[in-house]
Amino acid sequence: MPKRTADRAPTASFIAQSGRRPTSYDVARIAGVSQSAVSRCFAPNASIAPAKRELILKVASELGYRPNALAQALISKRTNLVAVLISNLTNLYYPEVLAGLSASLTKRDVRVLLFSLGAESEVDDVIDQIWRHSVDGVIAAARLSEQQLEQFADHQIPVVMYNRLASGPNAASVRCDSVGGERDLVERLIASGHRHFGIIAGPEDSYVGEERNSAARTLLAERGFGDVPMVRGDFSYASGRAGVRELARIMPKLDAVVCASDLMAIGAMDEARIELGRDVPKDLSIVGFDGSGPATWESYRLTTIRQPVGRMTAAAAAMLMERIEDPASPAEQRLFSGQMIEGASARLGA
Amino acid sequence: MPKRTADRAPTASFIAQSGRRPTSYDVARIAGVSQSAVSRCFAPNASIAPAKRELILKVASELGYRPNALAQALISKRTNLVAVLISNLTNLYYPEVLAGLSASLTKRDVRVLLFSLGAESEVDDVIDQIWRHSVDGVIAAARLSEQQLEQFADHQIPVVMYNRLASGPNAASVRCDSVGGERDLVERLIASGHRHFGIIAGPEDSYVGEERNSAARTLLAERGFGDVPMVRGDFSYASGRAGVRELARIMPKLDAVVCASDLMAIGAMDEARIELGRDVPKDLSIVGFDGSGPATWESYRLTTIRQPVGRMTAAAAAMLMERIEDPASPAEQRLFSGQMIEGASARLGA
DNA sequence: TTGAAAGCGTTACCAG
DNA sequence: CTGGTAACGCTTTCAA
Repeated sequence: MPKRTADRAPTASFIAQSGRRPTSYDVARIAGVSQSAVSRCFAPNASIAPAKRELILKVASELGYRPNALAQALISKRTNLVAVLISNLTNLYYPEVLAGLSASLTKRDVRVLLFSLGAESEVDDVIDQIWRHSVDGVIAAARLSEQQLEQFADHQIPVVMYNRLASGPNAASVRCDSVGGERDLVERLIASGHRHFGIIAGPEDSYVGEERNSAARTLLAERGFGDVPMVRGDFSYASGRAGVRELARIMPKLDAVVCASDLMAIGAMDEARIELGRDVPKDLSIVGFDGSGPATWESYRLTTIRQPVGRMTAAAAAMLMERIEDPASPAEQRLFSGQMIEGASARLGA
Repeated sequence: MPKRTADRAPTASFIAQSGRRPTSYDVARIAGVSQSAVSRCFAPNASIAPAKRELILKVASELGYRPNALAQALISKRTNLVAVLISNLTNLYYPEVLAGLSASLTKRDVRVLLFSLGAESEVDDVIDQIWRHSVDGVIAAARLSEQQLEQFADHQIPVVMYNRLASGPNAASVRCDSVGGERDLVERLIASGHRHFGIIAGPEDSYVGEERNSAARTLLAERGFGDVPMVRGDFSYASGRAGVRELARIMPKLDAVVCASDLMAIGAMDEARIELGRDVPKDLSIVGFDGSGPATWESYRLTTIRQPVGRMTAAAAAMLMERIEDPASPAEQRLFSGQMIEGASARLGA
């Protein structure tokens, strides 16, 4: 409902005169109908005479009337609000996720209540706020404890986990297949003749980090590479740099580095090329994970797994909305395959 | 209010028994007091006997009672909700802004209603939603027309513009000094002997883009560089690449490129080095603007202006809250100086 | 300090 | 199809 100047003036004058925003009673009074009639005009499929409907909408528009979402929510038990929990907004990869979620939810006429979890912010406080605001559902791209998830269940708030698996049977989730992706990557490296692997893992408490890490280690072990050195980073550029430096120090013959994220891989590439004087990929291959924007930049052309973020966020929104409409619907776990980007940061054979 | 298992069980059992969330009446009934008393317990400075207060809080905690924010807002005319409008979340620089705003607002016990403006989304729809949800205020890091701003004024919703100036006298704003920053940058380039400038500007409809662009052109003109070639990009990496290619084509002696954003500068660096075979900064200097994360990566070490995002977002939140508390307070325009990062993408003299 | 009662602006359920 | 009336869960007078 775009407003043109033509129907803005009355709004302004109504507010100027009364000092408050018009209610359905104001509309009803001026249109000479009951308040119920006004309410029905804005309901999806209410029964109302076309002529009356026309009149009411005209008056409403002249007054600049909009139903008050608070009052609607209070009585109808539906806020059309979804809480999005996201840790580490500065992560390079999350902005894309957030934009995707926002777009998908907006399309379904749902608003996003954003909770960006900094290191210091208490998740429990956030849950408290979510509860107070009666959101219809939650999408969590952040670490949630068993107990915290249980609280959502207690409160009957549907939750969809993004890129993490909840242990409970109740939590739905949308994930990118870390295991498959990481295996593709490592398999190619092995097939291309790499023999001296190092791993730059994420922090221990990261779900995706550990998943990718263990997938890589498992496959390497299967292929006879038993004790692959690993250092831990925190998904940051700096930790990627530090990681490869450490790996190179303890492994003189290092020829392949598997990083748990693009950003760490990028850091590793910079450090390897600029500080360690290594040629990437000629004498050192480096692979990442995510397929974030900078991975495609010419200076890096990272060999990585691209997550289908658009489809994943759309799926997360769809799943959540379904569970909101029908709380009895079963919690589904959707797993998307990532796409391998060959890039040029790893020496790959045919 | 972190919840321990000890006080979660009762919550669950209450909900299980009654099937609904506890209200202040439930607490009142069980505690044997009036509903008003319960309400007062959760009000900032209400008068209530300490003993009674103790009792009520105990019962409330056992029931897992939380005041319903919707009902509170409906009556008190305060939602503690702020709408954040942001265009182009994928912008590399906005995530930091969003994280900063979120942190600053959360600290003040205000929640963020996020509106991410994609190309297709209608701003007017967003304004409609904002109005329906009775947010207390708006922070806008997006393009808003005169009329749109007027609507906020009509609705008595305070707005703080982020990095853009509103023409009306009513809109407060927080900005980074593009003019000063850009002048510093260009001044240094001139002083260091650059003579053949090119500009990669932002899109015409970008406020900051035009500000930076005209600042650069003005200073260059003042210094006798009359007709500096300019190409327009869209702040993307790809457009930075295309931009420098075009500039190099029309200016064989090009020795300095002024870009309206870091991302375009990074694209320009990659193109110049990799495709055009230029040595940056030895035979071509490239400068950006923003001071976003990737600008500091070793492969780029961009010469740029770093915006004090943390202070800016804190200021935006503070200004908005002040205008919410006291609608009569004057609209302030705060201008922050950026900090020049010398980097290594430009050949700078002492 | 306390409790009763009147809203806040809607939707939902009634008779008519 | 229509209008009256009862919620929704809270804050806020106002008397006691």
